[in-house]
Amino acid sequence: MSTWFQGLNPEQQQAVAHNEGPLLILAGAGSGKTTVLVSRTGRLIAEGRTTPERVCVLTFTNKAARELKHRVAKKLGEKVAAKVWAGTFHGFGLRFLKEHHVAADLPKGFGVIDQGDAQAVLKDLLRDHSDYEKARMNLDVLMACIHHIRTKGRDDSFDNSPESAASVVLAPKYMRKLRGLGVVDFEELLLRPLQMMRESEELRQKMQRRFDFMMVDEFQDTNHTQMLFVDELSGGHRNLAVVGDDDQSIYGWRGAEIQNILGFPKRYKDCHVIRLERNYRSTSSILNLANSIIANSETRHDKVLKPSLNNKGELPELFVYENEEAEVDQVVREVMEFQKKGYRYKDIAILYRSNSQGGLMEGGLRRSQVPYKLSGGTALFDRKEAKDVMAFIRSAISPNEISFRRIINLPARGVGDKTLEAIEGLPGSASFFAKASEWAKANPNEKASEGILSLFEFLRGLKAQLSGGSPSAEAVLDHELRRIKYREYVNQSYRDAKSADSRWLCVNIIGRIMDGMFAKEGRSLATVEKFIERMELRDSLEDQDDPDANEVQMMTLHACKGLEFPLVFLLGLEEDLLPHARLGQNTDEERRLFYVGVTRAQKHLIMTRVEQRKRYGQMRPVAPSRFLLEIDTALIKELRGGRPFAPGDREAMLAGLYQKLNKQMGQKDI
DNA sequence: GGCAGAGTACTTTTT
DNA sequence: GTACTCTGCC
Repeated sequence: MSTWFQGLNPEQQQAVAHNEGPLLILAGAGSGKTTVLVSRTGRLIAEGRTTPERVCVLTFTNKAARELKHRVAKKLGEKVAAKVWAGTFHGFGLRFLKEHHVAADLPKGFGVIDQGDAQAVLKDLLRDHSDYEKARMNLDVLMACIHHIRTKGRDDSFDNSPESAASVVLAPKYMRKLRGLGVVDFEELLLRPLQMMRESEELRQKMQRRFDFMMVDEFQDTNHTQMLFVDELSGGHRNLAVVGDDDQSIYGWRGAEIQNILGFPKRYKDCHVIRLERNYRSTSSILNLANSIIANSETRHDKVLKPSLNNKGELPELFVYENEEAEVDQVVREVMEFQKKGYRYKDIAILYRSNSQGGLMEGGLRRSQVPYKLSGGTALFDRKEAKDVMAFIRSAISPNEISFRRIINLPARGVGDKTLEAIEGLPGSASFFAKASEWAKANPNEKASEGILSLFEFLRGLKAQLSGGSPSAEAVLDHELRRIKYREYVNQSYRDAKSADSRWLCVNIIGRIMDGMFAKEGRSLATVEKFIERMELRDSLEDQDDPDANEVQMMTLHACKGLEFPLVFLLGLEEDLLPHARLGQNTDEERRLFYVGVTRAQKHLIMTRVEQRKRYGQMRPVAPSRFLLEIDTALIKELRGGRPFAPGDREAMLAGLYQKLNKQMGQKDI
């Protein structure tokens, strides 16, 4: 038996051994799916069934793609691994469009805009329709309707909502607008290639011949377009292996269609189905609870997690507290107790449904000086300062209208609405950037002209210094942006110097990321271009968490997917929180969220709920989560008001408290 | 361009 | 009850 099968169970071996034809791998939580993906990739190459560049593995996150490449590299070497196409769906789409930008009718250095920019474009469009503007539509809903039209057309899911109606009119306008701006949004990154493959038989065949084997990770999270995209790419050979777990589908609200994985055997009738049910992560007590939770899910592929560790472990605990303050205090206390018992802080995760819960918890940990890391909140890319800096860099290297408009008057250089209108009004089909230059030269006496010309000069200098000079990119950005008084602008935007400083840090971080790329790939214009590309796909390259940091991990249930921790706290198991009050009828997805949280725990799971929680400024009684009522009560141990003190502990604690009080009193007296 | 007051949302956020 | 965004006015 070859090395690729070593240490694998029979089902994993089957999956790794699979050659031609469609394959569905139902990989339960902690069942070693990445190992299977890596080994199958390695085996196909090592056995000479294909060459590395003819294998394509699609993932959802940049991190997952990196991890996969890293593990393939360990087995086959860096050189071979680098040739495998492992990347995100969007990364694939971007590369496709770059290669075919002429056929795609896009400018050579077209940009990719994120959700925020896309929404701004839409909002701008809305201004031309005063009747729509008045209707006070929800932009998220409107954008979702537009996506729906772009991907599936107008179907019976359309109702009488103002958003539905408006989207019919706005969808074509929105797409035309993006074309005019010389950018694509994330959706278009996949839609346009799909359209192109469908319209050109030549292109389709070319793409279908490009790979011998395709694999898709986290298949339960694919959306409609991604399914069609994969269909199209693997249409020639049908060597398509998808890996996923329908029980961990938690992104339905973002367009993920669980039907893609549920219906895969129907879509690919001859597909081979392999279930990876052996769990290598958790104790059997935790798995029993997990199985009991998910068994209540309506639509799913039947499977159970079977324990492999010969360890029953302790029964998961459920603490019931009076209110959220008690919850915070007691969880902090538990964390410290477990730390004393030998858990490191980084072995402990605190999970919750919504970010606000994390904020609450954060206060408690800080008061007790427990080191922690809070993930989530606003990403670097969504910070205004980060977007500004990226707009400066893009405008210096290959400007598009969105990036240039963002900075044309930043910081203020006298370019107001009037000037912008004048620039727009210039005849011809030149880009906005070119027109701005034209206008500035034609109106030398205007104050705005001076501003625009100095901006051009700044951008030219920035381009030269970033792609060539010797000072680090961090130093160049810092210095140059101070020179044009962007630093002053940031200072003025915030009340205190401290928050301005922390915002300025975004500027420096971006510089550091660029320097990191220079170190790896050499300093050149091409590297700067690649840097922009990566940043636009939100690949910061710096999300590899510091493995040495000994900090309690705090994150939402969505963010914890794919991770594991010896000790997990799962907070707020209450109606209206989990399941969340604002869920539609999709209880199943909320239940899966609960399931995802539970299956993160390796050794010990502690759940909490409270009887009163503050909502909208009022203390309100809250009911236990319906999911707690569904499960067999014998699977958990319920404790009211926190863990009872062990003998002797109470005395020790009281003594400590008195000591502290005495000390404080003493200080006051002096 | 900057400020103040009104209005509104208080779920999650792989790209 | 609060924090953030938008609008309108100076």
